[in-house]
Amino acid sequence: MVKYNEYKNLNYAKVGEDVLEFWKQNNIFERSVATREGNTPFVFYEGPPSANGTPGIHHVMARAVKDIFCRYKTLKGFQVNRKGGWDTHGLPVELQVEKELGITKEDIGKKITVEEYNQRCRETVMRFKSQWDTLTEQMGYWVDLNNPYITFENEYIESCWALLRKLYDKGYLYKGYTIQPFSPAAGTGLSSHELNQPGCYKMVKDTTIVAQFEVRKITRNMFLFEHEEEKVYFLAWTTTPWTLPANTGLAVGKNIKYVKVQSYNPYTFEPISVILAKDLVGRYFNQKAADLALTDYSSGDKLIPFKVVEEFVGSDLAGVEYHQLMPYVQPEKPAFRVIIGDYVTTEDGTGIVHISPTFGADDARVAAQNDIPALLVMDENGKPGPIVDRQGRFVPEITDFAGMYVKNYDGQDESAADYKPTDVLIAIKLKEEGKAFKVEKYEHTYPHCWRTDKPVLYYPLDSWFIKTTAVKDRLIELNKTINWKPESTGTGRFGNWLENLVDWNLSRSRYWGTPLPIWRTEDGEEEICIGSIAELTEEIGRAVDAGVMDEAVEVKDLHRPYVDNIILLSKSGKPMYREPDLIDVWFDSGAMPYAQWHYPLENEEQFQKNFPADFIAEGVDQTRGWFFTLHALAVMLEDSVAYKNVIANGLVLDKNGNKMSKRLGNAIDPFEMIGQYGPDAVRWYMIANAPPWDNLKFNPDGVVETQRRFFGTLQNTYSFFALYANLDNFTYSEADVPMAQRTESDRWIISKLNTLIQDVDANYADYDPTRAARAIQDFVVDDLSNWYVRLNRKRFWKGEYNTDKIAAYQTLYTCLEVIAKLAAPIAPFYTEQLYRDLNAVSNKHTEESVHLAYYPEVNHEDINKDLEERMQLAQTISSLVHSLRKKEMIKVRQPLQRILIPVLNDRMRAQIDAVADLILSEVNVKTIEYIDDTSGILVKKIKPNFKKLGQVFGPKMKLVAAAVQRMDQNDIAHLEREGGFEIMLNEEETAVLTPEDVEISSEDIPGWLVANEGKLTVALDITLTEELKQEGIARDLVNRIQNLRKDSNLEVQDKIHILLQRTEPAVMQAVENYSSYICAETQALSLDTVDELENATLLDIDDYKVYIHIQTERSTII
RNA sequence: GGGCUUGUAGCUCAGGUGGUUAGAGCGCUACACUGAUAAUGUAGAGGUCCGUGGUUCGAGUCCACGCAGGCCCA
Repeated sequence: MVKYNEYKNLNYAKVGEDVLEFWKQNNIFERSVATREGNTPFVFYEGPPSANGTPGIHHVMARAVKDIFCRYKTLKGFQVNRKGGWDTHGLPVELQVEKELGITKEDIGKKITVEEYNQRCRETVMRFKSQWDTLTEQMGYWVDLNNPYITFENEYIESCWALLRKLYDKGYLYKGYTIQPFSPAAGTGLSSHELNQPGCYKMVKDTTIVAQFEVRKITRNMFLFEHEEEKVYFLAWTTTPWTLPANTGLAVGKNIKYVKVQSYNPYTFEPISVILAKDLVGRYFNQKAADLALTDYSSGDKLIPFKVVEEFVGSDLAGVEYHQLMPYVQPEKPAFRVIIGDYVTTEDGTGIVHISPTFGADDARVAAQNDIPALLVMDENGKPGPIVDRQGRFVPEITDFAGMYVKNYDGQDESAADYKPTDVLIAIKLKEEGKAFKVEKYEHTYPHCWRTDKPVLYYPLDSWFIKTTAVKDRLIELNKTINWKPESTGTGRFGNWLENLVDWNLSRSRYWGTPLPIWRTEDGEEEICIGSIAELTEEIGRAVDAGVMDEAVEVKDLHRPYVDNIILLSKSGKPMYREPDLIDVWFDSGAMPYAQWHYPLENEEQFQKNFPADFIAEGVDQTRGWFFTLHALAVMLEDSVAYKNVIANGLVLDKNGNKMSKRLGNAIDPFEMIGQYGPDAVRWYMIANAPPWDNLKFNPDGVVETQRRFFGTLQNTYSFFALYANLDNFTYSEADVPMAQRTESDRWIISKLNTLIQDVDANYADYDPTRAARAIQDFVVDDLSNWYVRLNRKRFWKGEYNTDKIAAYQTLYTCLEVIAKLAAPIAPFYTEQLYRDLNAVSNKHTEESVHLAYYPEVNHEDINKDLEERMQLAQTISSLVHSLRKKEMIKVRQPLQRILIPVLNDRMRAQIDAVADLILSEVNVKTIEYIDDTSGILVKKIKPNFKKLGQVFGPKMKLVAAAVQRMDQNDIAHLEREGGFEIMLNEEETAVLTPEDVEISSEDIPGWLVANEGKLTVALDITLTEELKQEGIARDLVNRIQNLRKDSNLEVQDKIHILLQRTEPAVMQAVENYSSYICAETQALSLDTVDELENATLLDIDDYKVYIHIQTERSTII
């Protein structure tokens, strides 16, 4: 005979391990896909993680979300292929390798060959793969790890090339030159994606300078010298003093008001006139000095007098020329003019902005618009470049500062007493020259390189771009068809980003990544974009034939340095060299819908079947990363979305809402969590606690609570079922007991269950796992365990194995089995065990795993809202009676005669009547009596239905409410009897109310102990008759005997004999009258009373003392 | 500075389209129940629903402006 498994002290981590083993042994994952062969596919894309770091708890969150919907769709019969993937290229790997080898980017190709270096990257990037695989497995994330796509593989790269070629052919690929964030420490430009990395913008304290730009005293500018000044200066503020030698212009706001102020330089004490925004005068001149005369000043005075002498608007100043501030290098064209800049504000600084076109994106733009040149120097090859080299050092032409790092890139000790940043040295020089008006420390956010932690420079770089702006409208249009969870991320964050789209900067000057497949002649006149290995091989053949390449090489690896060694032949017969850049790694991952199948080079059908994705899910930080690159490529290549539904999940923070970091030590180890609480509790907690798109404050205490409250309760319910089902040999072999023959509570829980099936399905379908989890949890804890099982316990352990008992078993079995299926996507391990434990005995399902089974069907005819409503009434009434008992200190064991319930109408009476038995047994009362209108003691209360009346009466609502309050019992009766009642709003107006316009409820019953909630009122009769008292004693006695049984470790089915000493008459009377009841409850074969009892146990029942002795058939105990 | 987002009990969170006693779980306190027992029930304490204005007969809910936190970007 197969039994339901019974567990003592279930270890949830162990459940995880056992179930995992079962899955492996029986290929359940593979079969969950195979058994759906031929069904509608549900396409899921795995956003590839990088395995060069260890996984964290937030990965459990992200992957649980992915897993839930794939499992759910599988339950619904869809075939869900999930190809795993690895993101393997990019800067993080390179920097890690550099660190381990103790080299810098400059050493690559010198101390180590590019070949060796890349080999090292290839090995390093998969270093933590096994940890990732372990986590994936242990947390129950089902994804195909055996055939993943790997972005460094040749075929993958070849696909990327083919895609780039398509873009190239469409004219979307071009070479440009822009000011970009550049990290001298890492030796690379940074993409906007990289600058988006959390933590890049950091508070730093920089030396800032308000510099004085001296106006040229020429005819054109004489309007600025009308107060007989010797020197007039523009004041411009910069937080990057190192850019001052590259200044070629000043920008003012067209409509901003400026003033000329006469004062003194605070460092040299020279008399000067300065121009700055009118609104900002107060920031640079102390108002206390406003009344001082200029002539009162003597050198070194703290309070510097000033005088506003003239006012201009920005457009007046445009075109004014000034002397170069730091004349190390001369520009090619006329420069040093004031221009109009659309981005100038008076928020901070002076309202005049210093422009260095080589070191600022805005600067470059407005300078180009106004024909202001950049300040350039020639490098050793005669190519023009900025005055700071790619290591971040001033070039030799900047004599005073030649070779100095503009920021601390050489690791100087900043805490050293004599440490002076270059910015400070520049400030000192300008002070000495009388060109600094104010020098101060300023704290602001500044972008930092996300790996080296060093400040970024804005720097001119050659770059290849994808012209995403060409398809901007289409990107926006198609984005509107994507179902974003939450919606705001799609419309707001992502939508706004698309509205302000700039071209995608593709270039990276690094080593480990997908090389740009473009070869160019040295003069840049001719170029070719290679789209496949075959094409490259063919071109190599041509090049070898023509003699530009020495010998044909076989194309084995598309990485550097191999592709760099290939020289191709242009149409006109010139050699072409590969453009040295690599492409942005985000292109790699954005290309996964195509490249995972080696499309477009092969597998057309495979690709078409799996594009676009039905569903993807990643962190919200991917909005401008993967979410964007997927979308951009799909729109440009296929004129389609790449995904139809997307969940952008939030961050996992520590319990205090702080970011987790290994450095701070508040990071939570996912392996530890799973090892301690099992994978299900961790998953359930994360999903049920907050919607995935909200940030999750991860508190391990919450996992404990989830385990206890949800899993503990569910397991308790199962244990209860298993215990008795095993005793009764219930195997679900009987035909289903028709609903009509089941009890009210059976039909109620089945009704609730079917409602649950419906609700949970809707929530999953709406990509809202949190609501699904909460609905399941509420059902299990409140409805199933705390109400159904509690109410029906006796049916399981008492009486014959008859239809009623079978109905109870079937009902509870069904609930458990359905819960296993509904919860399976979120808690795949425990539900697997539950399902299998049930099915092992019943064999109701041929599927041996819950994940091979199908989502339960809703039986609409079993849903009965009337029934659900009256059970709610039963619960509320029981709760009210309990609270009344509590108030009167009458324990539940003491039976009471009756409760009184005022009923307002026949329906209410019928509803309560149907559940009367439940209520009576739950609260241990003999009868329910109803009080209705005919009783003459019912007092009613009336309240306006604000929602309904408000719509009708609007502003007169206050009058209506007052009129309703004035209605007395007769008025209410009239309203109910006649179906209408006329109220006076004021002296003129009247209105007619119908019963629907008001809410009538019962009030207190005079002279009774009552409690009420909402419309319900309950009164309790607390009169104790002799008979009730005796029954109370009998129940107490049963209770004490049961405790004795338990204390003696008797089995449930063990029979006993009871001996009582004849003492208290009241007790004896109760024993006599309730002897059969006592025997039945306590499994006693006999109950005898004697005069004297040896070895008796003393029981205290209220004020009575009872001596008792029980013995089993086996032996005498106690 | 901009975009998005959050703010409800000590903690974690619910509170369609505005409707008159703002809820749950945990925690705390007290009591009860007991053949599910390392469970359960009942009650109590605990709220200026972040603030200020506004719209409305009526605002936790809608609007505006702030404040505080978060994310992303300048």
